[in-house]
Amino acid sequence: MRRQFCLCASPPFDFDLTASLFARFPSEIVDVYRDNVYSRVFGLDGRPGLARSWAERGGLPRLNVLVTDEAISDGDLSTVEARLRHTFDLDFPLNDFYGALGGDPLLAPLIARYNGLRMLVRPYLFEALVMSITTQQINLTFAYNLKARLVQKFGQTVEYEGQTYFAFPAATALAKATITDLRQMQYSERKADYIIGLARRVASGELDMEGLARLPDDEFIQEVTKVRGLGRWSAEWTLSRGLGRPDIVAADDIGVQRAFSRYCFAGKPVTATQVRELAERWRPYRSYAVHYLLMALYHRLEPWYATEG
DNA sequence: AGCCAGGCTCTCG
DNA sequence: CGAGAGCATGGC
Repeated sequence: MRRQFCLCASPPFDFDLTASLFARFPSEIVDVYRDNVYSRVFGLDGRPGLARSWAERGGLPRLNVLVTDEAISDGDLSTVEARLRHTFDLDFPLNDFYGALGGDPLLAPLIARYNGLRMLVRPYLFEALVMSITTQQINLTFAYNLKARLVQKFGQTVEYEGQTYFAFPAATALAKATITDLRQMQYSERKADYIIGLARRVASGELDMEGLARLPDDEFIQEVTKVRGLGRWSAEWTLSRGLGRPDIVAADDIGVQRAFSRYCFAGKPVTATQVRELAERWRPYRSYAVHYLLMALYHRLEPWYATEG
């Protein structure tokens, strides 16, 4: 059984530009963006359902969404819709960001070039936390190889048109994993320990993901950094890329530091403190300012201004 | 081969 | 507190 619906976004929204980041790493198998279609397995009352999304040509920004599942209900459709709105940050007032910072000399060229680019937000907090551990202090190509192995072993699957699609593993599934399992996937012993420890606390209910997600930024950081394996970078990265908070700067992030160095400090190395100081002027949209700078870095755009330095 | 990678914990001033 | 050491494990 399959059902289709439309997802309307308030403009501006460039679906393909936004989703193109999913294709950054070839081993990505959870967020599959191919041939202008974004495929993702969501949890529907514990069972997996595949949603395929693509942009409507012309007219208002809207997505066509096809959901395939054995017995899909209206409630399932609402779940998928909410997760997709979250994923593409569709409720963020992008024009407010443009209006407030379109005149900033460092951001203006990016805002002009990347009209309609929204943040990509992971649909589940647990997933975001596991991915933050996975990507700590290793190159991202390797990190996404680790992710693929983890997902293939512990994630649920959906078959569609001869292809297998993978859901990111639930905490209950990872709670049953052993250090040995993850070591075989080439996770380090320490990361295996962190991830399984986190999964067990989430699965047991000791850590409440929904409660955490409702906390204000500063309290979220305070709580998350109490968990072994999750430091300030992980908390901040998760706030922006996992919860879609609009005003976060993960200043310890090496990618953020490279972007700031290249585009804001004439190529000179920068410290986290310098990143935080410069980003002050981009309140209350610092997540978006950083996202646009990272997009420029990803595209290897030439620097346009040598300022602040 | 050797440097580096979207950090974290722990220790010590 | 802030800085520094030690750590782990492949990519390139």
